[in-house]
Amino acid sequence: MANAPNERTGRRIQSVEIAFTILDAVRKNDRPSITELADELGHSKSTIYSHLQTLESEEIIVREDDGYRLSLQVLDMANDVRNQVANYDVIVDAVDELANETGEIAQFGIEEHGQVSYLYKARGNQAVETASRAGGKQPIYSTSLGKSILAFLPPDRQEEIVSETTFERKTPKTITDPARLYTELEEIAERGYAIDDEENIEGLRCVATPVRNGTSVVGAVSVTGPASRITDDYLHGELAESVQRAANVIELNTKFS
Amino acid sequence: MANAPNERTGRRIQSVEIAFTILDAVRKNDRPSITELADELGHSKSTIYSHLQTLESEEIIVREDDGYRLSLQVLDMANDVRNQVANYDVIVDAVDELANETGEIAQFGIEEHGQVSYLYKARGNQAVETASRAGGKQPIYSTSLGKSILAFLPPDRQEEIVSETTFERKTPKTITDPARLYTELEEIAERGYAIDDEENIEGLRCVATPVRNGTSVVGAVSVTGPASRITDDYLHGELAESVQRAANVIELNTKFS
DNA sequence: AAGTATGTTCCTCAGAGCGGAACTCTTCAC
DNA sequence: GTGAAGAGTTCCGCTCTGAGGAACATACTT
Repeated sequence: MANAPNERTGRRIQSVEIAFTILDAVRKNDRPSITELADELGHSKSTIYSHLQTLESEEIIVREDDGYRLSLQVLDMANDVRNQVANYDVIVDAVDELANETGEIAQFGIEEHGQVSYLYKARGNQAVETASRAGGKQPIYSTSLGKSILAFLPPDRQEEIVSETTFERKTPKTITDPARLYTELEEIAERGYAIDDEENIEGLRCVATPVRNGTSVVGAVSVTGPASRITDDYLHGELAESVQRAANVIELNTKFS
Repeated sequence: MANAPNERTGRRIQSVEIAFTILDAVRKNDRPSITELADELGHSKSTIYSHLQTLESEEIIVREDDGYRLSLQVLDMANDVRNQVANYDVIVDAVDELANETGEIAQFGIEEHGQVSYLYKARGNQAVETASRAGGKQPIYSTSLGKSILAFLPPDRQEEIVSETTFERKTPKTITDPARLYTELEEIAERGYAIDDEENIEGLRCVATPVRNGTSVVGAVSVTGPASRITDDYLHGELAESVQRAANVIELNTKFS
């Protein structure tokens, strides 16, 4: 809708693309019917029909009286994902602990397709409400998680991501200039942690540190709180330390393959 | 592997089936490579290649240095599923409460493709360990959840499911005879709750009641515990009541569309 | 420097998959 | 109770997609 991602090389398989378009529509519309989907997606009823049949026989969707919906197999897949990405239990423990310790929101995220995806989110007892949730995505350049990951990625990958990114201003403070981003990434690499000073959401500041496996970055941990509580001193002092400690705990407790 | 499900009517779309076969392999193998997948699935490298390209551009899988894995978008889908199926928050609250109250495992499940799928599981403070988890599936005839749902399904749907089911003996007490199942379903319909007396896993007994929306069944709640603690009196008395209370809470707090 | 593994591209032909239209079956209006 | 409207399902034919083989590129091994 907003971005035209990688056109890349290699052939796309049309029917598979159609299938996922349908899946997406089933996700977003509430129990759509065949005709509904055919209209919305601009395909013939017969096309949609065979696709739905296929998806149902794959047990990825379920047909009910009032329309199609996703099946719980997706939850099963979600379990697998959590453990493929990282040692999920270790991350949950560390992030929970960080949230309790600070009272704020603590999160773990990784880079995917040039964006940050959240793997886990925990809320401390005075945490503000935010829309982010596990599985959600945010720009890499406007979040502390994103920048901290980016800063420690190999240069070629770093450039690849930046070059494929279209910068959108999310707040007055959002970085929208690649050059500006690169200089900040250098700072981050030196300092060891990244901050987000109301660059993604107004009123919110974050600190994040990368979680590494040897030299490569696997993800990052962050704390998010209201600008009113997160003063400069606190952010660069105690909070940065807490976040780094959490990242260390994850690194140590994770047995990377 | 064990069962040949519905051959049904309607055309299947081959390339979509291949795509999901690949997805499945990506789930189960640890970061497989293209060649690995080509060998395992018996397709040419070029076929696998274009499929992986497609799946990656759909952002459903991610390519990393050491192979492909599922993307966190799956977690996002999981969020959608939870709320499509039912009012997830209401269920979580009620099931947690039930687990605390009894100290055992409490679960909520629904029927999908003739089986029981778990939507949510909570563990009380003396709960035994079981392999079941959200997204997992179990036979409908050997679980209290399954039987309680089945008992309240419309007769035609009930028969459809039973006729498509192949009964496998899971313990000495498992029901493997349709006739036997039907008579038990009648009992359940009268009594209002179903039990599983070590029919699915030896040493475990369960009680379950359906959760209904008007006349139609949306799912069921259950409690599972070791046979040693779950005596006949307790099971048919206090425990059955607790489970029914939980089901009621869910029914009342859920605003069905 | 040759050898082995991978990922990538090219090409071709069979047949898969899309759309259109016909056919059921149910639901509603009156 | 009858007709119309809408849903889902089936059928069919033509086009062009997608599967596979093989050649090419690239990265590691030894």
